[in-house]
Amino acid sequence: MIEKFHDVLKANNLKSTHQRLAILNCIDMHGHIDIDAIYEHIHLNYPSMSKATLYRNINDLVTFHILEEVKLPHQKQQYEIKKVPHIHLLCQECSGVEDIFIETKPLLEAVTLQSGFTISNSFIVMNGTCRVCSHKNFSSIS
Amino acid sequence: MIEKFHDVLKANNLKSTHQRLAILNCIDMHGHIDIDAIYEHIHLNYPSMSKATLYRNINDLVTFHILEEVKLPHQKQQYEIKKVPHIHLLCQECSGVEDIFIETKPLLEAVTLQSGFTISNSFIVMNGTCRVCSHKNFSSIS
DNA sequence: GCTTAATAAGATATTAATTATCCTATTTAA
DNA sequence: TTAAATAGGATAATTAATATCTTATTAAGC
Repeated sequence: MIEKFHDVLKANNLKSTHQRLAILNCIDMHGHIDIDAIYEHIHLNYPSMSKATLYRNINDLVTFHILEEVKLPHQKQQYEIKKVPHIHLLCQECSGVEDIFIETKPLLEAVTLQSGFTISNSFIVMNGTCRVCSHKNFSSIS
Repeated sequence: MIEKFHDVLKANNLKSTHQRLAILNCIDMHGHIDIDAIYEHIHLNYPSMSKATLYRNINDLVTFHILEEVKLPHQKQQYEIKKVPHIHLLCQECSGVEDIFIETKPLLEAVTLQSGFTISNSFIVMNGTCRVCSHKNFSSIS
């Protein structure tokens, strides 16, 4: 990939600037990341990048549905590249966030049935302990 | 109910002040509500309440798990009284938020099976159109 | 490749949101 | 009723986010 996001920007009539590509690549690399971390990361290779530019672009990219807000409990808001619907798994031990792609249709249908609500999309976060941390805990006990 | 939250505060070794009771009653009355709305509402009957007190108490009450953050997409963070797990339904037409109490165990089990993640709790939001707004739309078409 | 119009970036000022500080008031247990 | 502990109110300080304005960059047409 030279510039995998160039076409995405063009498709939305947004100019493909170095700053925007840097922002998108950074978020893509990290999966989930908040504003400050994006700024720090980009700043390493791109010290002239202004925070105003970052805020402005993040908001624009969310408006154009290229980015998506990720609001996890007790954490600063993060952003991710918009992709197919998935569930966020948030590990309380290592603070890692995993994505899991799983069938949620039965739940959605049950909700529709019970409430009469027509669902267009859903946002699901589960808190707990990831596989790795579970094993760590287990070994330290036994 | 004279003071349904008095005992909750005492149980957490928090002093039962008028301000705290006002905050909790306000949130309880509204279900979901953000900081500014709480402030405005309480200000009507309690003009001397300081915003610092509000922020401080909201944070304390979250720490003690008496309140819970509600983070909905594209909205300011809200708060609710912590209660049994439920799903939030967010209507895109009228911006209303409904709670629905429904079995999520099958989904949680499937996630555990697929990911090895041990889930302690989950946070689910569904966006769409509520029953009332669906009917409104239908009548205006036909 | 140039030129130009449109858009975006950077710097900075402004505004809004949140937290910290300090002194006074209230709560609660003895 | 009193005293110690805690919380409130006012305000200052900090942090986050947005707006403004000027310069720079992008991209389309020649």
